[in-house]
Amino acid sequence: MTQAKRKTVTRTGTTVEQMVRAIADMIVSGIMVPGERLDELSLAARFEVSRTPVREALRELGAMGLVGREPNRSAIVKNVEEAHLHAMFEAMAELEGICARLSAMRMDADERHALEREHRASMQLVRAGVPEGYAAYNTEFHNRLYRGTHNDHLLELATQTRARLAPFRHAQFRLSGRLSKSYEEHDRIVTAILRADATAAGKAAYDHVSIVSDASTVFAVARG
Amino acid sequence: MTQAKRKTVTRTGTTVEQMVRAIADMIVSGIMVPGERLDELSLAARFEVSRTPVREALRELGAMGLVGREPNRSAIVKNVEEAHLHAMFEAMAELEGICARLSAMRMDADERHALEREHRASMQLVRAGVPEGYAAYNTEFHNRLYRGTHNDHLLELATQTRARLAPFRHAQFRLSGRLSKSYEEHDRIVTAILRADATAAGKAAYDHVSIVSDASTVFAVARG
DNA sequence: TGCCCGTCATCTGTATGCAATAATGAGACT
DNA sequence: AGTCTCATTATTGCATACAGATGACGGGCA
Repeated sequence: MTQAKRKTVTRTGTTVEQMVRAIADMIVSGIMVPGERLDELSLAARFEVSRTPVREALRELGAMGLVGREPNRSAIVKNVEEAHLHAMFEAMAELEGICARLSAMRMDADERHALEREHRASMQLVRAGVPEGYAAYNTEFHNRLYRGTHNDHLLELATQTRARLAPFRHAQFRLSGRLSKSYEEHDRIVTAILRADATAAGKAAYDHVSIVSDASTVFAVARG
Repeated sequence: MTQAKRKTVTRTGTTVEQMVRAIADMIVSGIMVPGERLDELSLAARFEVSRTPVREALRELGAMGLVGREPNRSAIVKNVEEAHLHAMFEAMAELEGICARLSAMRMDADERHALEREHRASMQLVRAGVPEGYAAYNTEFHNRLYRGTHNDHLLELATQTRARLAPFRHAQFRLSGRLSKSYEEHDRIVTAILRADATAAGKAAYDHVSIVSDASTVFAVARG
């Protein structure tokens, strides 16, 4: 049949990549819930493509750890249930601790300056009290820590874990007072990194995530 | 056309996975040199399959960081430097350190007994000097550490990272003396865990992986 | 009534064909 | 002689077709 109606999208050359991002977003944002089956035919219909690119996207998502795959079985959104939730936050805390520790040792002058500058600027967002804006900054802040390790694999592990926890963290900044507390916790991390105090940075980051964990699990169980 | 001669391999259900491993081995062992083009047709002919599974394998290898991919261009072998070998080993060391530390705190009596028993039994394998047998035990030993954390997500991260490093670690037990050295390093880890000395266990595990890293990178770069 | 087995429907795995893009080489023009 | 352009070719991207596997349903038998 004539797929002439292909909306120039094809010409981006990266149909599969777009699907990977789209599906990853759906998983991370909670539109697709853990355990949900990702059958190829439905996805193909949904994206108006054939099963071939869908399969490739699913394989990549599998390699990224976002979906589980077994032979002759549908891909499923990886499980993040309550039992797992605590484990994921603990792992996240460990990872953030490592990243902060390594960042304290390895960030170059530019990275340190950027970290400090952006951190100070975020004070404005706290004052403004706009959770969405701060959430965006917060993501960037943590990415900075991951990149500061100068270790691509740690960056990947941290990003992946963070992505899977995202749905559970979404609402945390709505809790009153969480914004300024978050800023203070960031401040401890930043200060330690600027001092190149690896141990303190690691501990501060670990504690920061642990606190987020507490704030988030409260929210998580409420979703039923 | 009749692909009747498919050598039952097809029936394993994991054709693509086998190809991933095979190609990864070829890259790591130097049969395929960095920068070399991996065109789908040649690979398909080589493995006696069609381009479809080849494409999926290449996509997975791309996600693993072993090959580079750009739209409408052949996949190319990344060099191990780009494949962030060092980064992966460092991350592995950190993960193993965490797992050993948590295991020291959390393993129950049964787990500790099993760990000790199997560790002692492995002495036989060292004496026998059979690398394959020890390699199998070694995998199980590390899995024990991961499970001992009682944290499914850490288990997953560690397993995943370990799987990606597997091709690089293949030859290490062939290095003379590595077997008994490995046993000694394991011994330090086990002893610390049995004493519930979290800090010592974490450090011992970190060092253990670092040593493997050195042994493996020597092997990897030797191919130049 | 309950269990077992066979048939069928659904879905994944792989092959093949067609369209589109990038690489290559020949020819013409400066 | 060098370079730019265009045509040809090699190769990727996607769609479709077919084969094999898995799970569900229903009928037969104890």
